[in-house]
Amino acid sequence: MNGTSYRTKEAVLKRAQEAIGIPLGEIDKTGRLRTGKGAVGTTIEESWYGYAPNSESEPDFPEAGVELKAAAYLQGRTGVRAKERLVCNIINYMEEHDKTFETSSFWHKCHDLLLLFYRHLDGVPKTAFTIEKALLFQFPPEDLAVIRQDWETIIGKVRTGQAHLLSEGDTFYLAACTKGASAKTLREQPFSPLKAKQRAYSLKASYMTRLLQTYIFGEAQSERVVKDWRDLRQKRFDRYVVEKIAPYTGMTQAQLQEALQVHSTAKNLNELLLAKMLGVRGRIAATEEFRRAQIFPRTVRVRRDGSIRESMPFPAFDPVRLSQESIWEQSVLYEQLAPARFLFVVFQETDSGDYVLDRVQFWNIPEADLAEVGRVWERTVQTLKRGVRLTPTPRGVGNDLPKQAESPVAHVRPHGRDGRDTCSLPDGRQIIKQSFWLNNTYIAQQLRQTGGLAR
DNA sequence: GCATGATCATGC
DNA sequence: GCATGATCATGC
Repeated sequence: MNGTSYRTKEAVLKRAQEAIGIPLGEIDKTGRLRTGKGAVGTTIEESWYGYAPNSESEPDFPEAGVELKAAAYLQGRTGVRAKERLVCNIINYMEEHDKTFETSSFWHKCHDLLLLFYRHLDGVPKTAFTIEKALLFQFPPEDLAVIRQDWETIIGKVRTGQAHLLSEGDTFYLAACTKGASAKTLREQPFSPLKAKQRAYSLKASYMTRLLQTYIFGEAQSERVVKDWRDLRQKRFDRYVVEKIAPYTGMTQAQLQEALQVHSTAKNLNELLLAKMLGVRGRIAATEEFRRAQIFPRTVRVRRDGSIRESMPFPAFDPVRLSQESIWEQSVLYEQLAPARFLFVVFQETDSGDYVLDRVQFWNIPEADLAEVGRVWERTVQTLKRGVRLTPTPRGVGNDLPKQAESPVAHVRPHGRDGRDTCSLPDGRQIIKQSFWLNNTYIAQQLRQTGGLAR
């Protein structure tokens, strides 16, 4: 029996609203809350709505056509954000490949969501949490257009026997995230003998953050890159961006400034130029699509020989927190990298030594390379736990955190403002703030392999 | 010439 | 004041 007393969306929502403010410990009648992940949603289904939890293909309330999801959010100094991605149903590669978006298991189950938001507080038991907001949610058409394209991207990989190459960053809002007892849970796929990681449809945490900020906390929406979403019926979002930039390829930075009437000496000049090319008034990274999809614009200067001078940094990490991480898939770095997409704005050096706009290119880290970053993360955690060896050198203070030579993909390097921009190591000593970086050689290789797509 | 350590400029 | 993205400087 699946929530049969609740036959309409309104009835389902009304019951949810009655739960607002009641500690989850009081709602829980079966001790379900003590179980692991997903316990909050299951507790409410079981003890509040009075039906057996199911992981079937139907929505939780079949007659009302609503799927119930509980989701945690965090409230920090910088505002509200989703604690994690919203995980939907597992992708059955064997069955999903011959469906359309309309007949897909995702759409069948999740076209209408009842989102129950609770605030997560570190160190507070779940029994003390309360549901604070209930929202009946349907995807707005401008988002649904992108989600439909995302679904096609995911299923396209299954159809070409590449389910084992799926990764969370392949798509914009709807992603295929790993799901299983461990990340090593594998499933069959229809067009390849290789087993693929078990994955589930999910809405990226970045998407959930904007959903919260917009529909729960009433923040204004940001500027959109795509002004008329109907353009996305025929054209993928990434293609839309690439085509907007195409007329400007071959121009130097100075020529672009002239053509676009951007008179600025700002260090983020290239981002300003990119915004003008896309017809965006503010910053690219601040647009609704870029925020929802966790897209980072990055300028890359490629030298004549195809090499790239600079590696690409991530935000500085907190060594104490990092040393306490234990599961790669739950680490801060994984959350920053796995779902992310990058928009590389590639400037190519010409024979005369000028740099001209060559192309823009979306990129996300392939699954195998993400695993390699995981190994660098692992070595970093181990080194921090053991105690970093600091050695004075003629050029500053050396350390034994993972170096570029140790991995083809990533390394650890200082990332401070100056010699006084330090942080504490687990043992209390101070060190210049450090970051993970993607190797310049790795970025160059990725651009060579995937380049030309956007031309 | 590159890897490594260091630092700059801007915006929030 | 600091995070962020971008870039510099030089010993090997």
